[in-house]
Amino acid sequence: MATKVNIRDVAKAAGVSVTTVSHALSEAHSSRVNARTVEHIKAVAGDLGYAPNRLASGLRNQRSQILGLVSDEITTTPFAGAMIQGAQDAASEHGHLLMVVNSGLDNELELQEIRALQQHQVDGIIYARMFNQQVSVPEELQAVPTIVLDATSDNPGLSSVVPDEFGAGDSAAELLVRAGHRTIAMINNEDDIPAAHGRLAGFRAGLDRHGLQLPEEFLVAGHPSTAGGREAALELLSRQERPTALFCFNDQMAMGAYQAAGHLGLGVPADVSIVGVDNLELIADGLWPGLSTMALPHYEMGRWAVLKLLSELENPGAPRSHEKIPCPLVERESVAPPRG
Amino acid sequence: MATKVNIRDVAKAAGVSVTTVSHALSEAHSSRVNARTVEHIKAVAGDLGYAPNRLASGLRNQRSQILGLVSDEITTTPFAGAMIQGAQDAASEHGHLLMVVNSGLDNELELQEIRALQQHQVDGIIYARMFNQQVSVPEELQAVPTIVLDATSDNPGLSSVVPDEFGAGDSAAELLVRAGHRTIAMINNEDDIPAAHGRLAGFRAGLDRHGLQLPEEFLVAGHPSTAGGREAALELLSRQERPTALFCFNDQMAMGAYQAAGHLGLGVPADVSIVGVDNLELIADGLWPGLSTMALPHYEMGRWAVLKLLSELENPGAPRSHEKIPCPLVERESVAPPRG
DNA sequence: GTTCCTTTGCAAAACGTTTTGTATGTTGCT
DNA sequence: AGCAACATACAAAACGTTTTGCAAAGGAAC
Repeated sequence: MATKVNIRDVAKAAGVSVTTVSHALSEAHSSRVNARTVEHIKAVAGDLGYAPNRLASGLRNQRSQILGLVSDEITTTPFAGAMIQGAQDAASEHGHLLMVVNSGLDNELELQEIRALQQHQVDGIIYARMFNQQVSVPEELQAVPTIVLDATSDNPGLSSVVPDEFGAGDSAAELLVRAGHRTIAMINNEDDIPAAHGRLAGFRAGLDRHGLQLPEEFLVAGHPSTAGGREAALELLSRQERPTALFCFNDQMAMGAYQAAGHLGLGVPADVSIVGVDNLELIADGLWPGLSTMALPHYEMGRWAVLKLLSELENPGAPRSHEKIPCPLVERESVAPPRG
Repeated sequence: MATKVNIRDVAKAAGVSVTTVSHALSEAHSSRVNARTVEHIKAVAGDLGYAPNRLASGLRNQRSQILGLVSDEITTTPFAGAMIQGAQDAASEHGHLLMVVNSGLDNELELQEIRALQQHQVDGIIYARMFNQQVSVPEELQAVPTIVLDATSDNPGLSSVVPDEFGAGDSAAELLVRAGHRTIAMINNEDDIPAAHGRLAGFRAGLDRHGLQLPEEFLVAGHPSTAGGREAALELLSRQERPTALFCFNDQMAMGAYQAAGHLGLGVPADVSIVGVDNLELIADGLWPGLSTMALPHYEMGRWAVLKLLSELENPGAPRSHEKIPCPLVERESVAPPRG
């Protein structure tokens, strides 16, 4: 902790006043000091290894240059990293730092964490969920500009960003129909959440565009896990009239579908084509053959949230917006034309 | 941003001086003010919704109550969440906040991020990697107390924490031998990293304890991915004299081993028992049957790092330590006695 | 009634910045 | 020469805390 050097030390070493150093170093005010002096001061500051104390400048400017990210449990989800990194990259590109706080599902704790963030004078807050859902944002956040990430708020005054679930379903349909499939089933998530509804609606729309439909009996729902997908797929693929392709709510269910196919002696994609959603590298890349899937744009959503937050900070009057980010198709080897 | 209330407002409202408010609120100095006055001040502060400005107190105290966490790419790894949450939980329990920064593999960027952290006057830094490795910590960190997380430093002056790789291998051997296996193979990671060496050594030690050995031809190495595990397992399981159990470097390779077994018409665990390392829920829980595996203690390591950092902050003279955290066995259904 | 504690409270300085207002030259114009 | 205009640099106040040192008041001991 070699005795930190402060602006006063720089001033002394450069033989000018503190004011002049501050002006020289502040992009905006450097016009108030002679160009040669600026050079000199910068040189001295560099030699001394001067780094401004952001606590002090934050105090003075009422601007901490810190953004808070509060999320529910990041432990259990593999998406967390991408979302945080997207947010952190964007923050860092704009000279901000990210304080991450997560409270599991404990509301009391969440409030505490939010208060801690506010005591540290964060300039704004990203209120994030680990899967797309409707949330009602704690009142405490009214005090600070806030963006809702991977969720929509009941309060329309808050900007938010979610994946384009509809588009994901639509693209999946497009992919399978293009490959020549006509009898396609969907294994959906049984939970009553936007992702389930959105992906289904999009899937139907995609089929419809090609004059196809999703018959009632080809829509099954289960627990959004490997086991849930496996059970649903076992049932579907054991039928007399079995589908030639499966659109699965997520990659985990798709993994279950692979297991079901294997169990029934069906080859992927020779006997059944499979499409997932999420692009969990671990699964999509690990399955054999690789799983074609719609990537959830967690990184991009994290970025978007921070950029939007910064822009609302700049310009508090800016209109709120509710963004849907597309879910690009990542093609691997799980889709092929149907047999015959 | 309803005009924040500061200590002066509280003082005015309570009819006392700012000093008295500060003392009343400061656990340590509250003895300097009448108990009844303390009550009164606390009540007033509560009513007004007073929350101290940590920027100001940090400036005054030379203690920001912020810890920095710098890591390499957290996007690509599913462990990041647990590590961050462990660290954040521990920090929050002790009144600190965590600033997370990640720089991918770009050293220049990493330095920039570290400097940003230091400008914000973080009290200490956790230097984290996403898999156990030897690192040399950037010089900039000398300025601030630092703990190395999931890595060991070439600088013994820094405390560090890693998983007990040796123990993981040992326990895996124990598990398989106990189940009755005698011809066991290991599919190791071909990379020259501590995890590969440690798990192998531990595995050998575990076998040795029971009078068994790992013959050269039963030790194969591959790329630490599903494909790598699959190839290695295909080769091993196609042999005339095939092993009855496989210890895989990680869960991804174990997933590949399942695929190989399935491809060869072998049942898990009926024909071959399989053990992994990592306890990636996504995989270990998703495989069918569930994969028994040694859990990597990311959450605990994150906690340990923060607790150790805080203790070194309290007591700068404290001896450094180099911790190994055990990797507990998580039993599922992939191990059974060998046939016959 | 003086002295000496003890209790209670306050004023002021400090942490490291940024910015406003002002002072001192210097130049250019009439 | 006189005056405006400008360039350059500085002093001081402010941001919201914490803590040291001091003062006033009350009580106890002699």
